[in-house]
Amino acid sequence: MSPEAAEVLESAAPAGRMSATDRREQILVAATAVFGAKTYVGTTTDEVARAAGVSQPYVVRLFGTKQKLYIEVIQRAYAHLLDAFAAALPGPVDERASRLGAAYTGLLAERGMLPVIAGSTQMGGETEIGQVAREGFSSLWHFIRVDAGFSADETRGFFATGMLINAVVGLRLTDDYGTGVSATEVLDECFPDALEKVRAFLPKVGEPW
Amino acid sequence: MSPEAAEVLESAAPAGRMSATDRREQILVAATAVFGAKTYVGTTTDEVARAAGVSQPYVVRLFGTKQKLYIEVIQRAYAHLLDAFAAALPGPVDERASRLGAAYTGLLAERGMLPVIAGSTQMGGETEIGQVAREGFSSLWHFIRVDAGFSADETRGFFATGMLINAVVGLRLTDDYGTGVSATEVLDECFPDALEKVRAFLPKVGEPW
DNA sequence: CACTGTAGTAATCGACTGATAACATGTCAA
DNA sequence: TTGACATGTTATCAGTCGATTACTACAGTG
Repeated sequence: MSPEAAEVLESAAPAGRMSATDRREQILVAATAVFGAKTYVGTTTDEVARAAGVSQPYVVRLFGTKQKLYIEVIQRAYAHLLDAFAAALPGPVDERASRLGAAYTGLLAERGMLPVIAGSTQMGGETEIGQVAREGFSSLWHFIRVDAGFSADETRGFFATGMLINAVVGLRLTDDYGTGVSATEVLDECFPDALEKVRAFLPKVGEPW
Repeated sequence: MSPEAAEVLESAAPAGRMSATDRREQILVAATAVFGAKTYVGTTTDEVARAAGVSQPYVVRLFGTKQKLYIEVIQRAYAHLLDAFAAALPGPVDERASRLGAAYTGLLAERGMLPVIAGSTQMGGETEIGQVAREGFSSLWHFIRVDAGFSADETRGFFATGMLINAVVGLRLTDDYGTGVSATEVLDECFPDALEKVRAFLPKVGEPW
């Protein structure tokens, strides 16, 4: 019934020859899942390759280095999030914040996307990767502040909530829902609308993404 | 004047023979700095050993495995933070939130402490480490909610702000202060009181902790 | 002083990982 | 058909890392 944990990361990969452009995108999807599940250093290029259904050297050759692959993964994740925000912008102004929030939790549907973004916020010490992460974060901030028209404090609150969601997801607090008091409260009282979404998409402890 | 970047991680280590208890604590301090700077998987036991001024096998023997060492580092970090919160509790009730917030940013003075806590919130997928991280987070939540008497929503806001600080620190956004619009705003308008502290203690991009 | 436990190191190993080189196969235009 | 380029693999390597083993040195006690 439930798929074997070890096989969750493996995507369908019967595809034969493919255009380099399509293959790149396929690898980026797989890489997002794996990097999100195992962090940057914790991920091997071979795991990404097998998740994408290609050989390890081919992944390296297509992207140059593991670091360059990761940078593309980050940039793609921030770009997707910006797209989701942009799509959630039109509509009643008084519901704008909740629509944008839903756009964020909606990223949970794309495997690895949210943990990749969360992980990127801890890579500021890396010279090249950190630069990309700061640019991504700043682009989000600019969108919420300028395009969405939030005040400085509203923007702060919006991002703060997002970072708390990152922690809740990263900690797998959903596993303690109903048993742990803190977990139940943080999920139940603080994310009533996101709760369903989060619990539905979140993997259990020990399970890969 | 300023110490060489490569030597920042190296602590004074002229000490000769030492009691195992003292040596453990010394290694935990060093390990907190290194784990905080390079993440769990990104850190080698040899780096921890050299930062503590002992040999690599000795670190492994004292703590059993790298994972057990990391678990002790996390537990120690959460315990220290709880202590800091407890110390900040007494005083005027209307300034309680800002005192507790200052207690959090005060952790920046202990090298690696804050990034270790931030990093632990992304380790929920690891069976054993995740358990420890969830327990640590829950203990903090319980303290703020119960001992400090915050409402559910106040607690949520307090933790959300903390997670945003983690991101700001992890991204090294301070490096863009004055040049990047987003960075300047998030620091200047949103953390006016913490700004000094953060900028004073934060390493620059590329520098280890 | 000898004995015993504790603190500590040097040497080394097996497993892993990112990257490279060499080779193979498929596609398509002329 | 054939040449030429793009897609892809197998084999392999050099470096790294956590852990184990075996050994050394010191301190306190009777």
